[in-house]
Amino acid sequence: MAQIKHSRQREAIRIFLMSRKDHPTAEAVYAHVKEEYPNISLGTVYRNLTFLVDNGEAIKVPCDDGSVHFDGNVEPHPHFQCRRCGAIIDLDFDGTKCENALNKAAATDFEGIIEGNVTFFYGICPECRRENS
Amino acid sequence: MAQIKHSRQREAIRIFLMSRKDHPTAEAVYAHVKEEYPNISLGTVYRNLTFLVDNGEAIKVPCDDGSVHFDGNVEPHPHFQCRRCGAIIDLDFDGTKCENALNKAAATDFEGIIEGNVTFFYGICPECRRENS
DNA sequence: AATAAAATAGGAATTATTACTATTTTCTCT
DNA sequence: AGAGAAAATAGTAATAATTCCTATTTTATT
Repeated sequence: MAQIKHSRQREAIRIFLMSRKDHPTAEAVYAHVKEEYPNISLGTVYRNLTFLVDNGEAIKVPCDDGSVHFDGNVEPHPHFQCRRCGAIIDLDFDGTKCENALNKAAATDFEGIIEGNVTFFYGICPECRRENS
Repeated sequence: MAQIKHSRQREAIRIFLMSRKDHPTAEAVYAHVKEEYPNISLGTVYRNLTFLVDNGEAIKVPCDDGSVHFDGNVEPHPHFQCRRCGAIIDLDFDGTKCENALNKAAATDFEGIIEGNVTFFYGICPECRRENS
């Protein structure tokens, strides 16, 4: 059980992630933390993002378009991606009931074990919708 | 409107995809088609997979673990990935009702437009379950 | 303050994918 | 069937995202 030592860089990454609602990519985290720690390396950002995810302090959001975003809000919640601008937005509703029903339905006639599911919504985000009308 | 010309390689890729239920990756498609066309290049495989997807003849399945798989079954259907071996399996049930309910719930208090969602199940596949018991 | 363990910076390496270009194949017209 | 134009290919180079490596620095412990 390797000891975990505090690191300023990791803390900065954690704080940045928690302060954001726009689900930054690794590159975006790097760009921001670089302002405070100009020497930080991309490897450190990736290492710590993985660390945070593994320790339940962040969520990795792999999107349908291939991009990977990170979310400091670890409460289970659905995500939405705008097909036009690519923005990732938290959807603020409780789909637990539906998801349980889905898991149950999926388990019927399936000989494996369904542990859960992730639902990813897509469409047009509020901003793009406004611009387009 | 550029003309589309037949190509043996594309046909081989299409047929291979349709004959499979295991959702091969681009690399796996390449490995297979290479047996028939030893000179085929990976670029051709990627170009044609994209072509098939764009023409509604295949589906791209970007997985939670970062890997990308392809599916010759274009009927909307849910996917399952085994957390142990990574296999992608088609789940053979109709979740339409649940998904409609989810879309509706998601649209509440959301000022954008919900066009749809993809649900991705995970757990332990039948094979790994057997091996492990 | 001294030491050991962990983390970092910086860069090299890897993997998946796309782009480029000369050559080959397909299609159309005769 | 043969010629010519357009599309597709093979092979390779380039790119992007991510991981790996190692010498140095930072953190925690005594």
